[in-house]
Amino acid sequence: MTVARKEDFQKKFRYHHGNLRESLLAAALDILATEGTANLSLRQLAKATGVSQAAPYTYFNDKDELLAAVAQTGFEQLRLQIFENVKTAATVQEKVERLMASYINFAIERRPLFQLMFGREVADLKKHPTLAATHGKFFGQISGYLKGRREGVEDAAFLTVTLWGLCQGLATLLAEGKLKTADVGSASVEDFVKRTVALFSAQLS
Amino acid sequence: MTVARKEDFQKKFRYHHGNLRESLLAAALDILATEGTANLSLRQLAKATGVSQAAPYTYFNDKDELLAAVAQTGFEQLRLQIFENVKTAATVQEKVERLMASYINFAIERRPLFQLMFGREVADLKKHPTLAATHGKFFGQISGYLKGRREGVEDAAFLTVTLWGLCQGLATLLAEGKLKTADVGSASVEDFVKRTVALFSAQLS
DNA sequence: TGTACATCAGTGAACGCGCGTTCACTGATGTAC
DNA sequence: TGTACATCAGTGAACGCGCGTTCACTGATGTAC
Repeated sequence: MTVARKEDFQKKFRYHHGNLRESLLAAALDILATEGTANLSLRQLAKATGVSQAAPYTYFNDKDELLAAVAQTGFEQLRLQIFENVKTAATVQEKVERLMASYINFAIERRPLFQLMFGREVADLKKHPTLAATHGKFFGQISGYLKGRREGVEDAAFLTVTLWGLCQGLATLLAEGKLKTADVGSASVEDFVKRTVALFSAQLS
Repeated sequence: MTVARKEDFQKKFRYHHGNLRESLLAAALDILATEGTANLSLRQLAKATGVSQAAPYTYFNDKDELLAAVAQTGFEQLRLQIFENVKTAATVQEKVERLMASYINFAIERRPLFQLMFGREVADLKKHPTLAATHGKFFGQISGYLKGRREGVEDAAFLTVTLWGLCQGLATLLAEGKLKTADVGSASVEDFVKRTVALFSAQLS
């Protein structure tokens, strides 16, 4: 067998995948995007990755650990997405607007992943230190953006929590289809968020 | 032992249960309260009700239909609970405070049921007309309470949605343990909500 | 009033399914000499 | 440099489990006569 043919052979039937951990996570995100949480099983994942059903156990001790890694990837992606949107904002108010729009759009566009991240699927955060760390980094960053200018530490924290709650709630309601932006005459999530944040402008500027 | 389960026990040796539909729903609420969504299977339900595993099919065509009935019961209970709390409120602001506190406490105390009601478990609202009707009645009633006094229909609707989003988000974050009232120096959900609603007092009075 | 009978709520065994996980194994790869 | 060998990523068959659902049936009940 020539070198070229050998490479072909190896590519097609290669025994070692070479990048299985990342491929599994990518496949998981893909399944979440196209089929939803109910179909996210280790077996489907292995199948989608073209690998035997026991292979994932090389990288994850159990399913929970894999789900934690998926959630972690989600938090990291959302954090970066928010950062990209927020970094060019000039004012606190604009930061808050862009943050909320990113957060809500993520929930709508990637609903099953969002649910995995914010729901109860992954059992215990303490069992997954790297997830917990990513989680902490994420919430730390959004807290930073959300912080208003009011005097007093407690008030700032309170406003942060209010905005975060609002953000989470609108994301949930819009993602679950309980609410549509058109219901209140908004053309887009961005418009909708701008009007919402305007209610708080006194506290933000 | 809950009332429902005690009744089941007493009727254990009767061939005809007599009240199976209601007992199944009660058992479902009980399982949700004690074990969570993952354990809510038709088989567990039948077992808890002291009946064969095929018996539920006398009253429900499939699992989805049963879950819809459970969700419906949840909406009805929450609606009544809110009504009880709100009916003695004097001002719009007080109404909103009590509504939000009821909603949030329900989410915290009965998290799995809340998730069933607001999540994606029950496939399609259109398939379950009585659930859809109860659902509509529920949201109609809370919209009524939430309506602010601002001029203009659109503004009122917008404020309603904002408060609803806030309510849903705080409920979710508190129920999922992402947030604690003590984090912002509030002793209880009621305190917390009062401070939150105060941010909107200009729009409500 | 007692009896025959229709109705139907509930039984119990069985079905096939997809799941998470295990385990002895095998084939590919890197490295020491 | 070529070769022997240790390492370990991935295999494939099997396990037991709980699930939703089906189906022929049986026992209790109400009612017509």
